[in-house]
Amino acid sequence: MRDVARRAGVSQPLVSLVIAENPTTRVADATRERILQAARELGYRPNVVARALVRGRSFAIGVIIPDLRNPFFADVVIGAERVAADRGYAVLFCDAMEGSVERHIDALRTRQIDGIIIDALGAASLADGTLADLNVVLIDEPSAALHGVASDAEAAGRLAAEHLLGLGHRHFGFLGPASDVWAFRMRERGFVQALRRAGFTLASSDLRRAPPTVEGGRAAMKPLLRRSPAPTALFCANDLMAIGALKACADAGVSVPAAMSIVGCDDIEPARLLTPELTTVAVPARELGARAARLLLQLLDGLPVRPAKVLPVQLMARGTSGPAPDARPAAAALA
Amino acid sequence: MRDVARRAGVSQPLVSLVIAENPTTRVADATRERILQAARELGYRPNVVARALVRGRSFAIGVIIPDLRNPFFADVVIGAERVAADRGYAVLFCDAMEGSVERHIDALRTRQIDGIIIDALGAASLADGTLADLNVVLIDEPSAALHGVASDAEAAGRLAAEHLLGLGHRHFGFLGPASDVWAFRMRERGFVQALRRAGFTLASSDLRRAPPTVEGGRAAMKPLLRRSPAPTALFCANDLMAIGALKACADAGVSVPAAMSIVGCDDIEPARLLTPELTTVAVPARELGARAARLLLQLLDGLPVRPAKVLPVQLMARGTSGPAPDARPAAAALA
DNA sequence: TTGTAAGCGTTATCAT
DNA sequence: ATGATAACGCTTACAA
Repeated sequence: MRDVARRAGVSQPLVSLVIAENPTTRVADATRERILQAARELGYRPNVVARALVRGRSFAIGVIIPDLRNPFFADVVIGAERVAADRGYAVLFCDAMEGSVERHIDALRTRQIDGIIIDALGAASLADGTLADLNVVLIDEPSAALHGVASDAEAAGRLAAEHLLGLGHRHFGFLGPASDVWAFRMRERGFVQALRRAGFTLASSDLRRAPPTVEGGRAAMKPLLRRSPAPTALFCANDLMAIGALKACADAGVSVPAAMSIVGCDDIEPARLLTPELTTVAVPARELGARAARLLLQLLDGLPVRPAKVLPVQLMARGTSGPAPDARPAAAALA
Repeated sequence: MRDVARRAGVSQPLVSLVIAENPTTRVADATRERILQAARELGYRPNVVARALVRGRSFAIGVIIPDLRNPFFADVVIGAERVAADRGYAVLFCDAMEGSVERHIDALRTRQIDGIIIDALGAASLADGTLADLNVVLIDEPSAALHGVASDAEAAGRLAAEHLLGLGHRHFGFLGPASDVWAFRMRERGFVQALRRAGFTLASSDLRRAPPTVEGGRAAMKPLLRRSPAPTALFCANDLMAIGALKACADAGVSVPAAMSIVGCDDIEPARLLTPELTTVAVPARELGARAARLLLQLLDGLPVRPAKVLPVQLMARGTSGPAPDARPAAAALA
């Protein structure tokens, strides 16, 4: 910057004024041109680190997710990154796979990060003060104290239930993780409550806990298939588990959807690649990420933020759900 | 830091010495203890930004990949992030989906990034000087000028060819992108050359170009199915395309592997979720990312780096490949 | 409209 | 072993 100043024959701070495009200060057009010209000639690039030091802001945000291998989170990250990059913010990516959320937050703090997006990590259960003085936007984890964006997780469960009820099913199962992640809990609740309203209850042994992964779903599904009467309709807390359940059915020779209907949640790409294609509830992952980023940047700019609206979810009826095997012929014919 | 110094009754630079754990300087044990104690009491956290400014290093690396939606790249990122986080480095994530590599590199430069990992982006074709004075590690893009780690892409193609030849196939197809990404080109070359050595050539119309995505594979496969004689064996530049090809076969009523054998490349998770499971060549994505990060950090530490060895790939014979339909009965029986 | 001076939180180089 | 002092590249009053 000093070199640019010298070349343009002005003082260094004046260059700063021009480069920073600070709208409040007025610089003579001729001077501005001269400075920009010099900067161009010298190939000058502002040093964001120095800027961060003096402004106390790093123009970087952190994104913490549980597991990038889940395409859902990959989409969240993509959505956030696009928005951030557009606005000149860098995205520090943190995969908390090893349950190292606190450590990651610590590291981000140290880097004077301007804000953090946290998805599906049970932020409520973080050690007290972990998030203190931090600009945080939670995804799918409504909180009284913190900002956030969320999908309509309860509706996801309800839609799944209504879909399966409509197909004539009367014996249901649910697969979900034991975690305290809001979205998972709400999906479960929406499912269970919609069933209850329709007069069905879920025996606790028809509700199985396992990690929200393909392997988890597969393992949890096995005992369910041995129950008698076995459920004929299954809702899973996410698509990965649903895919695992589908695998378990294939292993056990249970045909889907003839003998077992399966509904997932998220609508990740692999859901459409299976045969049959997975019936699921679409959750707008990319949009969640993008909105979270926009909200966070608004916060950083000190702009007033209106509470984000809940993003709708949508049932995608595909190949893994069909009429209940014991449904009246009429119902079967309808489907 | 000043506060810590005051509390410990020492000068501020001395605190710096202790905090930075600089091994070359010796500080009295008592003083050190006093300083660490004061730091703890005050909840002092070093400011990485300030450190970056004065040291000219940001302790952050950039990771640029073409598309996080491809689980292969998600794995690369995970591998790199783990290593980086372990060593106190932050990972600035850049998804170059829109072909904005240069812009991303620019942004990283501005942040005094210490180094960059670039995967599958045809770094060779970047504008001159884009990478100048930058510590770069290329993944799957061997270069005389730059460091890199790579998988044995040519072997991937060869293994696919040998597998299909062994199954008695005699009419082959290939699906790949038109890009100049090294790994894709080498996979193709390995495939074509192995076939040639066995006395088979690939008609140019049996070699189709499309984006390396599921949709790309699906679209490219369609015309191939209409050829007569249609190939009975197909190798795809990556799993996504192979999955698309599989879809196209399903759409067209071509049974896999009875009428068509398909081999992918990468071994991403969805490959094992399909029915039938995808035969593919496993490429160690996570390990590539991890090694790239380790190599980059070595570079940054000024350590001598030995040229990275090429990571082996492995054929995963699964359900989408089988004996050629016109193979001798004996061969069919063997399978 | 422009220049001067101070300072952001560190590290590094010297004396002491 | 410890302490002054000067950077690092930039922003931001305030003075001219």
